[in-house]
Amino acid sequence: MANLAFYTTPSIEINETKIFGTTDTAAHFAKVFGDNASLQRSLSALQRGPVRFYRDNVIAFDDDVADYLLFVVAGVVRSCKVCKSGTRSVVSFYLPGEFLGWVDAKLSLSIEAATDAEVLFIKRKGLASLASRDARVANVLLRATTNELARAQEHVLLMNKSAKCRAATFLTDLWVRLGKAQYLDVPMSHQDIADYLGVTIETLSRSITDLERSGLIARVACQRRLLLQNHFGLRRAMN
Amino acid sequence: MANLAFYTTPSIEINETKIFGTTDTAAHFAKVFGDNASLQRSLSALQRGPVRFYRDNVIAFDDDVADYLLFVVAGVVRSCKVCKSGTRSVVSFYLPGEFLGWVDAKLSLSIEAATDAEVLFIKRKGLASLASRDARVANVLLRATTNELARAQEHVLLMNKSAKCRAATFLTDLWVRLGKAQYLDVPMSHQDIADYLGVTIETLSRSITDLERSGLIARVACQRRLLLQNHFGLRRAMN
DNA sequence: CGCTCATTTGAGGAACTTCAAGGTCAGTGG
DNA sequence: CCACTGACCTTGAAGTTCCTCAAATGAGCG
Repeated sequence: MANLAFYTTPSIEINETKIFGTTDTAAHFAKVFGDNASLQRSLSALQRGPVRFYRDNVIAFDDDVADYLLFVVAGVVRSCKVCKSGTRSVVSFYLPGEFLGWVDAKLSLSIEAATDAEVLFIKRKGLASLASRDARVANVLLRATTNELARAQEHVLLMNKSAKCRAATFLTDLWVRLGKAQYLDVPMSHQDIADYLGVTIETLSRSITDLERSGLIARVACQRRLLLQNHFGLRRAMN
Repeated sequence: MANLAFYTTPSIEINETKIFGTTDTAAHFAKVFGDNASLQRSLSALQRGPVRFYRDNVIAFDDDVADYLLFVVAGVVRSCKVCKSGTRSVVSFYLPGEFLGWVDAKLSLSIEAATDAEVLFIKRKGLASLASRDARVANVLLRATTNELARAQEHVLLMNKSAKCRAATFLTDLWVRLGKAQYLDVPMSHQDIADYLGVTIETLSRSITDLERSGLIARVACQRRLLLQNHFGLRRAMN
């Protein structure tokens, strides 16, 4: 809880959003909850933020989010755990328009900004009571949890595959999740991806090089920009 | 859907439940939803079953459960996926008192009986409308999904550990989930456990032998019965 | 007893990690 | 403009863990 005093400090920072790109909170929110003015008003009464975080800053420990649900407005958020041996695992990435913070403190995951990011804090209790009055809200919340459950289960399945397959799957999924743009601009570091896929950065690098040599992807001038050239081949590599 | 015709065949089988052990549907249900008579009545109007399944029988493909949520009454249920290469992954085990079938058909998991099992089929729509009227029900459902999400995330974390650590964690978690009895009677096959942990049966066997040699666990006369001797040591092995 | 199925054990090979070094790129100061 | 720095990524060679294949052992059952 201690940390939340910091998060809820208000909106001085909100004017500096240029470096983070556009901050269309309302648009993202509408995409999720539908375009209903009174609903939007009820929701905005429950929310704090958006709060900005620089890359690698800790947004919360999941003990902290007992009272708050998080909603990503811009950037990428990761939830991860560093175990005693020092190895880090990234459990999940969250993109704009996604909720996080469902899970109670059991796992003691740390929620961090994987890129510069903007996050909305939503009072959990208020949202729950809103959901009990409005079936649409309840539906959105249930769908958000089951979607995340589906992703977590896919993640489990992915961990039983080879490194090359994991890389191919990750890149393809990310490309889809980011809207199937011409180029895939990977927003997070290779270290983050490696920790998500359960391999070392070296193995990840070798896997990507391997995919490139096979002509499935190509690196483009700009850093961290990829071109997925052979979708059929990629799908085959995903096995 | 085709398969459901079979599942919903009625209650001739219900009398044969002795070989499955006690079938206290109501008790399990009450444990989850609370001890409310009118609620129980509403719920029983929505359910079909309990339906019995023998070990390794397919209960449903997750396309089938679009309309039904499943509730385990007795035995152990597994959800798993066989990929083209022929390797199988067990995504999750479900014990009595647990719901499954939240996730839409995306992953095309197959839901199977890991032991002889009894399963209740609950009309999804009816449950949803019940939830929109009764906040308690909505709460139970949301909690069920977030609990499963937490387990899936722990599963992801587990896959980044060594084989020995995975085995130790699995056995300890199972022991807790089964109520911390004196002995741990492992209900599922080694093959199922191995596929859940993402290792081969050989590696699993070696890991268990290893734990035994270290004095952390002991095999007891009866097959598949274990004694967790050194909980402190186990916790250390879980890392 | 002899069958089947599940588990255990052993030896060799593949995939991934570790450790160490080299390369690339953006920002910084001369 | 150029060299320097630090963060990040790539590449290579040796070492570990786990997998694969094969065979042995053990448990349950007619």
